[in-house]
Amino acid sequence: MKVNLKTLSESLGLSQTTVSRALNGYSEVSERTRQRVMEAAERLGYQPNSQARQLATGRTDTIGIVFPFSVSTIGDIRFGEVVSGITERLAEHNLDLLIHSARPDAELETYRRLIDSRRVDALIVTRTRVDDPRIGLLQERNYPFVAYGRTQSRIPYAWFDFDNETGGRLAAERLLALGHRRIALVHAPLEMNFAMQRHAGFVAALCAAGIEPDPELIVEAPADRTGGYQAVRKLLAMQQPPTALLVDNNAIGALRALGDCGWKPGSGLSLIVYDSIPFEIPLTYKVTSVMQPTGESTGQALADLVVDVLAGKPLDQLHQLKVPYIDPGETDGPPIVFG
Amino acid sequence: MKVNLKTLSESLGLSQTTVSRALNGYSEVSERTRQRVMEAAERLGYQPNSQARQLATGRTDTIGIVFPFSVSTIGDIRFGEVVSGITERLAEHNLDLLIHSARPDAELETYRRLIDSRRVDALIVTRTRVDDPRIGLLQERNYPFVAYGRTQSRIPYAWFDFDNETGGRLAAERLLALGHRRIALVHAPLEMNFAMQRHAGFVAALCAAGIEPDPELIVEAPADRTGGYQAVRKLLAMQQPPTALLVDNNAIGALRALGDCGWKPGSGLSLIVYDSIPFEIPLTYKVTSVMQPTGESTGQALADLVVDVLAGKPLDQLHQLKVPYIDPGETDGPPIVFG
DNA sequence: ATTAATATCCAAAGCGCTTTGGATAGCGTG
DNA sequence: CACGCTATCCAAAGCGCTTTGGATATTAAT
Repeated sequence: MKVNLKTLSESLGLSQTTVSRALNGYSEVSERTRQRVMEAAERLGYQPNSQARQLATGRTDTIGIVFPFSVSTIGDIRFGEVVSGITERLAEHNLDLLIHSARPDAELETYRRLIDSRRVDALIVTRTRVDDPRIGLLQERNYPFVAYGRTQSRIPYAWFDFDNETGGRLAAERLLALGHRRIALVHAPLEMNFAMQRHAGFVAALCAAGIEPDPELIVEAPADRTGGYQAVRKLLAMQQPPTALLVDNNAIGALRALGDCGWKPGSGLSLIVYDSIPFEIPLTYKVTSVMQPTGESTGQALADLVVDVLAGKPLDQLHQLKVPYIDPGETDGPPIVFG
Repeated sequence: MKVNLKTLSESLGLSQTTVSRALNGYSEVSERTRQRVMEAAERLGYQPNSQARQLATGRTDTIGIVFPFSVSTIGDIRFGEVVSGITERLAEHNLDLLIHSARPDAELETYRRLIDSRRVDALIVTRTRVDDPRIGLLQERNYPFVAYGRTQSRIPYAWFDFDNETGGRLAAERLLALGHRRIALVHAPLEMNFAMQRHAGFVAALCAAGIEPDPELIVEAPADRTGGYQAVRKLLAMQQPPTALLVDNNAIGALRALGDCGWKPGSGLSLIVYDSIPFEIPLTYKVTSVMQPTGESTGQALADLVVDVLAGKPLDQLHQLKVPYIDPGETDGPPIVFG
């Protein structure tokens, strides 16, 4: 019942070589024969066995991505969009996406296995850390990959990233220009690349303005659901709370905390958040935010980079740095001076 | 440099057969030899080529899921969680998830290709429709699959679904018990299974109460971002608006529309929505909703079903029907009588 | 007409694994 | 000592495709 290359070629009275070539568009086959072959393949519903082809060619036409257990979606309401963007763009190149799940404590070993088993042609590395051993592993094995976020590495590699340092700086400069001096920062753990970069930009802007960053006002929020919420509650409970606040992550938890404390735009505390507020979240006011294109376009960019890497383009040219900008809203203004 | 079964067995002075058996835990190899083999494999970093193994065994250890282009995330803020749940649970069985993207207009052809190319061992079919040709195709080809949502089919198959009919009925009954007579329903297109079922339950409850469902009050909202919003606006703009409203989908758009019209809980219109409001959405009141376990637990249930299907369990026993219940909030109450 | 080039096709050798169908050796039984 | 059993191992045959290295027929060049 099932038709493979052998039965197909026999039914045509041709060799497997010729049929294979005809179907794969080689030139060493006459046009007439090719038509016959194509027609027969269509009629019999022939579909090459991909395992056999993969074994013969060494390609899998599959790109891999590793999701760590359980942390995959947290704090990342839009990660689904990124995946969606990746798959769509990959599909244009007849590539699939393989999702591999890893226990967070065995992440590196998982990468090693995935590489050695040859299940995928390339990998997309997400959630890069400042010093990321996965990058080193992949480079050492000479394995094609694209990083979603830069890390420290002398050897060039393909990456997509946001200019988080500029983002942190822009937000701080805006608040400084409004007259704020006590500016707080709620940031994700600094082992995360983006958090470190935003933090650096924020601190740099303060220093450039001659302000010594107050450690009390720079708080780390765990990358879980309540992290942002609790960090903001803590800041608001201070004896001398900040007059302005930059939230580099988990804006939703922060907004909720502010709301629970009766905060409203213009009521004293200026707020800038990183990333746009997802459409799904109804707010009666517009939040001033550090904007960067995220979601599906990010996924598409990643997919494009993967395709370029596989095409053998020079790695030191495969960089995409998206520069954020401030999208003004109603949540920031000059500090309110009491007395 | 790269070590395969041949080099490994040669370095051990054993046949490929024996090495293969030792590694795969067969009994026909002495314990001493097995130890030697395992040790050498570990030391040399041997990792079987998965393509070769797949070709030889006919298994791929991969489960497939098809994402239609662009519609994938719309109206489904939680779909990422489902995928996350699937991959995690599959990983426990050493299975991966392959995401394949399809143009919506060529969905069936995409399934056919995916089946015939043998890329995956089984498929998870999502967004089932009332009469879904994909189910028929898979059954015809005798291909293992699990449906996320039931459809019409005489032949048994594995599925996971919510009891949407009960959900629609429960919501309507609650509103009826509160004294409402003009109850509106905003529903997704009825070709979607869940929409049809919720609709049926809703209508049945009304009829049972002796109320003729008013076609004016039953409006279809397209499954896009603004569908729910516009449907609710339309209802609120009626000369004689409903006193109660059930939203079967896209609660967020509906809430936004209500908010834009100055609606507040207790202000005259009762509201029940389907599904819980995502944690990320800050609301100052609790919405009465038809609850059902969604997100990661759904993904895990789907993965479990896949594993059972592959294990050959009888399909007519592989059903999971989750019954929803009403989670009371502050958004419904008796109708307000004027005059 | 002869030779060289070209077009067209094919047999067979992999790709790296699993698995079938023996082969060999050790061992207790009668 | 012959026999049957079990334990242990191996050679070789696939799995279904691509690709190498010819072979043969056809056409162009001399």
